[in-house]
Amino acid sequence: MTTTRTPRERAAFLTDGCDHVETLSELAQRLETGRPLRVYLGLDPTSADLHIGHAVVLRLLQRFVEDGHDVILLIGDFTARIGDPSGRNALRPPLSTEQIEANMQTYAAQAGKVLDMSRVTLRYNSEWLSKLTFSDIYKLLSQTTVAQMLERNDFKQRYENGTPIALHEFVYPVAVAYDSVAMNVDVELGGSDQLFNLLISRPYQVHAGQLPEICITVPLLEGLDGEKKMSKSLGNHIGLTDPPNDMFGKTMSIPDRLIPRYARLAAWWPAERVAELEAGLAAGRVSPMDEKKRIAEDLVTMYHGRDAARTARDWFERTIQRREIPAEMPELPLGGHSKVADVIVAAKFAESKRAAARLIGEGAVKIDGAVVEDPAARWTATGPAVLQVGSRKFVRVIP
RNA sequence: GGGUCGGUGGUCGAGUGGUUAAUGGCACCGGACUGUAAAUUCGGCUCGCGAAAGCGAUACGCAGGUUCAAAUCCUGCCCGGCCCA
Repeated sequence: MTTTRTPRERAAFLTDGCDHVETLSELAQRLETGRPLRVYLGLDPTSADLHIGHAVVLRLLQRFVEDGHDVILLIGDFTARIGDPSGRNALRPPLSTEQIEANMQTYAAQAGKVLDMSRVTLRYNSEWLSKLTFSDIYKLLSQTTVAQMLERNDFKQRYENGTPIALHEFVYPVAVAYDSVAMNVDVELGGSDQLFNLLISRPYQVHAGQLPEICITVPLLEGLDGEKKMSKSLGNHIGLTDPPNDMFGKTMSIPDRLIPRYARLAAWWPAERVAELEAGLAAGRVSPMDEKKRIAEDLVTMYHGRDAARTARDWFERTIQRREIPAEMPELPLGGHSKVADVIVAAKFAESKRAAARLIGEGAVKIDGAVVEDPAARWTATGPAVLQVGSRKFVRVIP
């Protein structure tokens, strides 16, 4: 714990780079008491994989760990079972218990890539939510009005557009608010899209005779498309468990205007360095591609280590930029297939034989560097041969 | 509960009895180009069999029906929006 800084300075340090803090002075006051604060982040186990967008808030949580606070990672197993409002304006189906269990298994491990899990308490909100009686829930619901709910942008838009809003979706923010009450927390973190959900915890805590939590939100990282927020279901994400080459390549694919954003939120460059980068880009002093490579390399280093990052960079430069055939690639036994299209399907480079035949017709398929032209071509190589589909899918086929 | 409109391919959205897997946008895949997996541009985008021309199967909420022929008409059911209660 830092003792040389004033509470105000500590509060500013802890919330550096955050979107919204409700409120900074409360945080400073709370820090002034000298006791470790109880800080939590809620995650819904709705998908099995965390991505680098999640890492932004996990990193903030880690900052609180390092500052000596009681940090809780709350898995929303109960809320996930009920179903919740999703930012995609669609009703998200409730998950089965098995799915949730499976997802939760991988969560802690993946969060551990950013968070020091040995200093984090893992909790599940079924612990208290499943014990509430119907009359408890009635009392909780009476504390919030429909008008307040409709203030939330997502609900407002959906109501105006005539998109259905199920009643249970109104209950979801209340359930999340109750999490804060049940754990009597001092600080709650979330993405900026969660601000509403975080804020309504405060009156609930006051009502329960607690101090209202300080709500801190972090910027949402845009996905690879540069348009929507990063999300696995949109397929525009970089997973924390993605292999090095994928991480590197995906980072290279972001639109140029996202470079500073990724430098800051994905590669965690300090604010000054990002400012410098922005100035350099604007003035045309630095090459966007080189900067992307730096960001990509830093990112891969974070999750796979320096060597893997270097290898990934090398792979990208050879295979993608210079279109060379990579030195290493998976091997696939020919397994009695006689047509090239069948081998493509066996290598999982196409979903069906028709799709494979189309790829050949498009000139996308090469064997040992030579384009295959006939969609019905037979596999004629007698020794190991490199099958390439598109510019980055390779497999060594062993007869 | 009553009225009314609607449920189309990964998604949005045309299409209202007849060469046809179904216009188009987006997404996705591929070619060219490029510092780039960006932008642009061109092409592809249900599955199986066949060397190929082709043949066959499945598809417009679900189940039946009418018809030589239905995503398109009829009946029932399921689901949803809006208005009224």
